[in-house]
Order: sequence, then structure tokens, then C-alpha cells
Amino acid sequence: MYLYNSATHRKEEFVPNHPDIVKMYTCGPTVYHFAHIGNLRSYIMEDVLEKFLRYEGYNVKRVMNITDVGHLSSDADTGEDKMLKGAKREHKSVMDIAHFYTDAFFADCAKLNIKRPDVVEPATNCIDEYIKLITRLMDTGYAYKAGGNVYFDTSKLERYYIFNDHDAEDLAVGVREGVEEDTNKRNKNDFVLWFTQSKFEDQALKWDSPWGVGYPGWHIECSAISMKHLGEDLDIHCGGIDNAFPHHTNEIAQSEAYLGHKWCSFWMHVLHLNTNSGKMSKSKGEFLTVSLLEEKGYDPLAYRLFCLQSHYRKSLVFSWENLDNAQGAYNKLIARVAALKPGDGEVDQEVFAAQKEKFRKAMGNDLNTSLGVTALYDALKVQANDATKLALLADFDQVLGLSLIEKAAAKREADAKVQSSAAAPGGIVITGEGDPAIDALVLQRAEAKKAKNFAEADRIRGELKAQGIEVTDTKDGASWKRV
RNA sequence: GGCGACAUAGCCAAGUGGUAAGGCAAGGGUCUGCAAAACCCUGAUUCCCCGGUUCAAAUCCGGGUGUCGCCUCCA
Repeated sequence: MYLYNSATHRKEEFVPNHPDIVKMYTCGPTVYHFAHIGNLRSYIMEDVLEKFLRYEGYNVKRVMNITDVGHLSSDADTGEDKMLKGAKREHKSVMDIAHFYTDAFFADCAKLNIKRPDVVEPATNCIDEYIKLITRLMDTGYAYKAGGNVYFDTSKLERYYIFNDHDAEDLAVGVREGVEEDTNKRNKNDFVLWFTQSKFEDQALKWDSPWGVGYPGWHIECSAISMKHLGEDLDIHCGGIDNAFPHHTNEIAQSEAYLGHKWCSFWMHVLHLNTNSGKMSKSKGEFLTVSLLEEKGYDPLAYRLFCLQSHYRKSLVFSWENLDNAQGAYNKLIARVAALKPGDGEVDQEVFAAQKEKFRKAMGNDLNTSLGVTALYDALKVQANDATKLALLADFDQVLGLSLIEKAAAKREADAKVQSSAAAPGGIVITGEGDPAIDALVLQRAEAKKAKNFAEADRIRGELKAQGIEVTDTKDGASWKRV
């Protein structure tokens, strides 16, 4: 399989460092707030990567951090979230907030069929590891102490910028509002490994260290957690594109300075989900969460399909119209899968192998999920029996994670619930979900229709629709169901 | 200001030198009293613009234009 490597700016054949395992690390959420669906786009794509690696027969160990220290009290989270405000008002601890949002994050992931990584490690669990790393960096001269904090000295590296060719002099420090230049730094792009002088007044969590009581910088956490669970090398490191610089750049700097050798082979970055007005954020415009999608009647998996129809290295624009498209496509897809008959003959191995090869080739080409989704439609259209089609759909869905088989089964079951529940003289047959009152109304309409009193028939249909009941005419009468 | 990416029908998109996949929406048709559902049919002489290379370019090269992202803690 081929993956685009941000570090080399090329598609490269993926070969793991060790034949028996793929070591995968993905930057996790900062748990001070709910995740928005833009955050979740990255996790969906990483999930597809992990599942495809397993599908290809690799043994994967995936690690994710939970950032629960370092910038929980940043200025970005003010005032928007009731839970956080509530927690503060009720004097709940930062850790309570972290736990709450960690759980919320994984609940969202579950709704999107995102598998939980093999190892999930909160940053606050690894203080000893950070101290170990920073100690060696101090001993080897890569780190220095200034103004109470410990900094990494980027001038000690031959090559600091890995993902792009920045010129240090051109870096515009403090471009963003509210960011002040730290005058303790020897070089513009040095970064903090350990704080004792917090820039956040209400920094709640502090630990003792050789450099004083304080807390770790943000970047050190990912290096240390990765090494703790995956050792001194790494196959794939993923994250949102915004992390490429400075976060991942700094991870490489400190990790390789610490190890004395190359650390990670493949770097993958997921582009952003934008709105029409630009980058999605928690404080600007609608705060788009999985729960909000559900409230509006969307299936979270329709959002997953929306992401899959695009490519992870392209920015994607979210709009309700686009989500409507995806939801419509998802419904139709489920309906078509539900129309297939399970157990209809033997799987045609030849057809199965040919279609599977197409799918593997598409996904193996830097996760071309758009073609992966097309493979689903090809499977539905291929000249073969239903058993073969279902086997293909189930196979591809191991990677795509759209719950096609389960949703189709549920739909079949729901449709089967519509039983013959009333028969009237005159041969009119009403089928529905078994509510005599509704049956009576539907029968009334059918009789009016039979008498060619269409105005009355439409009136009753409108009345039923207002109750959320959909009436469909059949050969012998009518059928109804709740929608 | 520097750096990085992207630009294909109304929308999401595939395409890596050989003459534009697929999905959604839309329109037409079959069916229906009308609908719904289902099924069938219809879409870009053209791939942001201008040059160049080539028998041949959406695909390669050069130059523009536009959009987005990053530049110290946002996936």
C-alpha cells in the first residue's frame, strides 16, 4: 500500500519497521470541551487507516494521548460551554472536567464507528516519563533553563523544519491575537519543555521536578507517551494538519535529540473541515457536535460517509446541504443493501476476488476513500447473486465502517414488523404496525379512495402525516408506518 | 511578510500523457386518482486563466489568478 508522507512530500510504499507489527500514534483530543465534527474528521480518517492496515493483514498497535494538562485553561474556551462553566461554578476540579470530556469524546467516536485505540493514555499519567526525557535533553545540551522554564534549543539541530521550508527569520512570532512573545527564548522557535512560570494564572495541576514545581509543555507529552508504549521507533504518526507545525515539528526535534536516531517513518496529516466562512471552530458560528447532528435528525454515520466521499488530504466544506446529500445517499445505500436476500446461494469467489482487488487497490493508494465508496456501488451493481454482493459489502465495510449490514438488517426487521393488521369487507387490506385506531383511519381513507372521494382520502392522509405516519398505497389497499 | 496545500458539472468527487468513473440533487419517463417508493433515461466538446512541450495534456513545464491552512499550544 502507498501512503502520502508529509515528511517527504511524496507518496511512498508503506513498509513497517518491524514485519510483525505496525506502530501507530495519533494525537488525541484536548479534553476541555466537546469535540466538533471537524475535530472528528481526523479521527474518522485515522480510524479508516487503522482498519485498512488490519484489513491488509497487519498487526496494529495504536496509541492515543488525552491532553488533560498544559492548556486546559487556555483562553479559547471561555464562556461557550455550560458544562465547563457549570463545573467551575460548582468548583469541580480540572480532572473532573477532563474525565467528563474524555468520556464524551469516546461516546462521539462510538457513534461514528471509530474504534477505540489499543492504548489511550492521559498526559497526566506520564509525568515521570517527561522528566526522564527532559533530564537527558538537559544533560546533552539540547535544553536550557531560562526564566524558570525549560526550553528546547532548536539551534542545536541540523534540520528543524521537517514539513516545510521555513526560514527562521521569516517566522512571524505573535501573529495571532493574544499571543505574546516569550523573551526567555534563545531562538524564535524554541519551545517549552517544562513550565514553572505558568502563563495561565489558574493552572490547577502541578508536579515537582528537578527544575521546580510546574507542569509539562504540550509537545513533550506525545513524544513520551509514544515511547512509553511503542518504544524507540514509530511507523505512522497522524494528526490534523494544524499540528504539523509546530507540534509535530517539535515532537521530532525533541524525540530524535533524545534518541539519537530517526524516530518516525510516516507522517500523515488530515486537512480541515471548513465552513463557508472558513475554518470550523468552537467559538465561531454554530458549534457543530455529533449530538447536534442527531438532534437535527441526521445519522452520525451519514457524516462519516460525507467524510469518506472526500479525501483526507483535501480540505472539505461542511454545509447542511452537503450533509443532506450524504444522508440521502446513506439512506439509499441502506435500502439497497436491505433489498438483497441473505443466504441467496453461494458466494461467487471469482467475482468476490475481482471486486475485492479493486477495493484494495483504491484504498491502498493513499486511502482513496472516494473510490472505496464507489466500490460499494460497484458491488451492488456487479453481475452476481445477492450472497456475493452481501459478502463484498460486509468485507469493504470492515474498513469503511458504515454499519451497512447491521442497518440493512434493522431495516428489514422494521419492514417485517408491518403486519397485516386489518381486513375489511370489500377486500381492502390494511397493513401497518398494529394500532387499531390508525388501521381504522387508514381503512377509512382506502374506502374513500375506492369511492373516488379523493379529497377526503387526501385529507385523512394529511391528518396521519401530521402524526408522523406515512401511508403508502398497495395493490390490495394501503400500508402505513411511523417515520 | 514567509511557508504549505488545493482549483474537474448545482453539490461531494474519481482521474498521475491517449481523448472526462461514481454518488447526491435536478429534469424527463414507467407506475399511481395524485403521491411515496422503485426502475429507466438525460447531463461537462470540457477540467481556474494564459503560454509552452507532445502526434496526443484535466494530467508534464513556465507564468498568472483565486480559495484554504500554518507561523507557539486549534484536528
